[in-house]
Amino acid sequence: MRREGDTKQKLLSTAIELIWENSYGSISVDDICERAGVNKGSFYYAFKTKSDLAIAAYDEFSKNKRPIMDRIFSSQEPPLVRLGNYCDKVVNDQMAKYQSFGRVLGCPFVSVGCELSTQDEGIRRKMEEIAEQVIRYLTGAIRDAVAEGSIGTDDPAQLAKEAYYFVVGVLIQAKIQNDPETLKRLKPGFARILGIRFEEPITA
Amino acid sequence: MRREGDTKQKLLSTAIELIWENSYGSISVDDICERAGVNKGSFYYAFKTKSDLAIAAYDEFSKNKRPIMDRIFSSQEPPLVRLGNYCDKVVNDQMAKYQSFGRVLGCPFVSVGCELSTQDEGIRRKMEEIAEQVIRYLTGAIRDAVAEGSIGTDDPAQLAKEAYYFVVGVLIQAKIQNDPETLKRLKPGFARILGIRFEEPITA
DNA sequence: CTTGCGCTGTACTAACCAGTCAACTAAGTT
DNA sequence: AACTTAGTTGACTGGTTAGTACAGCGCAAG
Repeated sequence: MRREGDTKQKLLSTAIELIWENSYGSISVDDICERAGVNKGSFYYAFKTKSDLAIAAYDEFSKNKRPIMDRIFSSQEPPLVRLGNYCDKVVNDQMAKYQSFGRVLGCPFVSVGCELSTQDEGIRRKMEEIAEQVIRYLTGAIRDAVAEGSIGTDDPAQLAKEAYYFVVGVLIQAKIQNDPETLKRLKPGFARILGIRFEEPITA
Repeated sequence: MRREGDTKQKLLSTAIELIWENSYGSISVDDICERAGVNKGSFYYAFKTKSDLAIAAYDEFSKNKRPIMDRIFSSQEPPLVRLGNYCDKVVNDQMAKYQSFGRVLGCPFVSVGCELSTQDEGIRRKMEEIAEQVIRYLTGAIRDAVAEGSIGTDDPAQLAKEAYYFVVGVLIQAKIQNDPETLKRLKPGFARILGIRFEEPITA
């Protein structure tokens, strides 16, 4: 016993998994507890409400992604390589989930944000925050690309947002169609929006 | 009495409204019945299940939009005007809902499709079908634009999909941010993807 | 007027929901 | 060994869920 850390951790990762594969509304606290091998009492010892767990889970999930994102968007890489690697990463993550779960699941943040943004202000804010983080990465890369002359725009932040909206749209539509082929159009479309051409893929 | 038509109709429109403003999972059959002023017995006389109602509701909702879409995408309009009017229509619809409901609600089809596509195959298929319809409108307009030389692409269908993904992404992100300003970026971004410039707005 | 039927009203079920609680357990402290 | 306390357990509550059962209503045809 005496391992609150384990319990909390198990609940966080189980929650992400179940909500991603289903939806927030269709997953009960009992479902999460059962899959996590945790008792209900422990759940409510660790988290105040179901919503609190979700917010904590997405917070942790996005924090875990930071090192990977920091590496992809490292200033040591040429900006166009960063942007290309970002696309590859997004697509590869989706393909990995497709292979293990058998369905295209889309972006876990956007899906939940979309489902709950009119109903749970805490979750809405968290998803907004995560989107801003990604847009910040993209803006930096685009700004560097503009500086080296490989992208032409007078508003890198705006262009970053547009590119991000496109990524979101592709992921959602791929989920609705449950079609991994749709994901393949992410990188070319992304390139078109930025007005660039990607060389041969660097990762994968 | 003896007015099944009214009952069904009321349930269909109430379902769209409530699900759009909240989510499928957070709205109960009782909620829909209460708001529609219909008794539960009548509900289950008219529809077999909650899912059946939803599918019928979205089917009807999209059918109601056909005349408007047919007019916007009429061959009598120059293709770039059609595309511009489509953007304006999307944004205006969102703004209208924002003004009446006080929130950006995003695309009703995409939101539900995203929430339920891993759980309810019937609803997933309906949403896929509706997306295909919109993409078909866009493809036609882009094809005509290519013919007159105002858009350059060797794959109009693919370009239409990319433009559609962008629209979806903008609407979802505007919903998550609950920010009508985001909607204003729809038309310029849409234009950038197609590689065109819109003249002064034609409608609105 | 009466029989038949399309539809409605309402009470019901059985499962499930989020959240609570008091008893309990084990590890650390003295 | 006795005490403290962070963490665990699982039964419990009160309310909600989708869906059902069925009696009754009013209209239309006979």
